[in-house]
Amino acid sequence: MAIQDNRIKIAFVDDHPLITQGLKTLLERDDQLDIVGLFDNGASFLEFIVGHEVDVVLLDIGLPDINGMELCKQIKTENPGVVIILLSNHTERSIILQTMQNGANGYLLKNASLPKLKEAIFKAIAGQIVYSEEVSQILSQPSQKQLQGIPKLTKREMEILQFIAEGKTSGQIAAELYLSVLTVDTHRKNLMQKLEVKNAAELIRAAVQHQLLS
Amino acid sequence: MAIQDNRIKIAFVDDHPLITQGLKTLLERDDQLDIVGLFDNGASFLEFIVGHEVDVVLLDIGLPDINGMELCKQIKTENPGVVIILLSNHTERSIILQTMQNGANGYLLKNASLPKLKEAIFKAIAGQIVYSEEVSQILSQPSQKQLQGIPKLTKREMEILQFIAEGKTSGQIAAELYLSVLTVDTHRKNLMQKLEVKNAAELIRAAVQHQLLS
DNA sequence: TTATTTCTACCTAGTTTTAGGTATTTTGGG
DNA sequence: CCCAAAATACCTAAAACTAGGTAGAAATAA
Repeated sequence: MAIQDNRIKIAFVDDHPLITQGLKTLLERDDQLDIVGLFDNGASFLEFIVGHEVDVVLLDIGLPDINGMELCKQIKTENPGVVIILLSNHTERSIILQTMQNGANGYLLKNASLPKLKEAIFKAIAGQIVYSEEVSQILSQPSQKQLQGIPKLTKREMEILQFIAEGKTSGQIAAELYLSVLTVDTHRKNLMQKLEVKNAAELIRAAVQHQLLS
Repeated sequence: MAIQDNRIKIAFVDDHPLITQGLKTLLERDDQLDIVGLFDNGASFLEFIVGHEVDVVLLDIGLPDINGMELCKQIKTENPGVVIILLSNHTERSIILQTMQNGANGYLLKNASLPKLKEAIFKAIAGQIVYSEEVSQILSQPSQKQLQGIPKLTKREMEILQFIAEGKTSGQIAAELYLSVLTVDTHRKNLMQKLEVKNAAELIRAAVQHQLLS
């Protein structure tokens, strides 16, 4: 143990002890892997990582103190070189996408086999983003929800939508575009009608969902 | 030509003729691949796909008539089985993520080598999501922009934020939560202060950027 | 060159939000 | 038990938004 080794240093963060213990035992058999820590909450891991070197974090989403996706983001911010693989049971597309948004290097479902997990670890270290088959499948199918009823906005409406999203009032928008406030209000009304919403707040939410905002 | 074959049927949609022509020539040399069409705009491809079988679409983002991401979504909706690989020069993280959101099976930069492209095609058909190295690199680094200044919201504030995003008025929220309207307004104010925005519309946009909304 | 859409602008009046505070009561940790 | 944070509630007045129209000019597509 006193010898310096170049095994892959792995940490688990998962509040399900059966999972972590089991995985630890299984992975430890591989002499390329070194399990450097098990954590059942995000805070203790964040403390740990300050003083210790970690190559790969296997992360669950459902942690008691902090959301796994949020934790992923934090780890990456402090420690960009660390490879983070989500190990989760969640199959919701939006959750998977959100982990990607937070810089995760991979997403596996917990039913993944041991060889698959090892393969994923090695691939991720090599720079790849890794998904298990089911996850790839889920990702490759855009959610129907956001697809239906794509309202067509005119150029002007898009422009004004942008301004609204930036928190500008009708008056400010009118001034910037050399329009009457009344005109801007008309566009506002039409936007809300097209997206079938009741006010500006809901308008922005709908616009985001339809990817109408940069 | 009259013989039925099981080569992979590939279509290009890219308005840069040099790219498509060159790639066509290169890929045609592989007798597992069958280039069934070149298109320089989205509309003509959408017509084509109605009557023809296509296994893989190589898609550019900058098309004259329709945004490539939008096209991706449409193709997938009509034709879920088709594999779509984006071939693009865009390295912005948000763009890559958006293509993923739209169900793309892969994203390669145009500087990818021919072997890499072929490999990507085969992997994607096998069900994997494929990224080129640079893309993986970009994805694994969360954008700093959205990370700074994560304001902590209280439980109640989160709750009310949700309602605001749903287009509810302070009155409606108050009624649902058995609160005074004045209280809801106070929470509103605090929310806007914490996220440093001027009104409800901007509040929702900021909340989305900080991933505070489901 | 029509026909249609888009953009522009207006009216009225009610509703809602926002800004600037203050202040009491719960709640949750330590 | 005590303290800090959170949640509740209030006041006033201005500003902004929303709903329900109508309608002429300008741009675009057929």
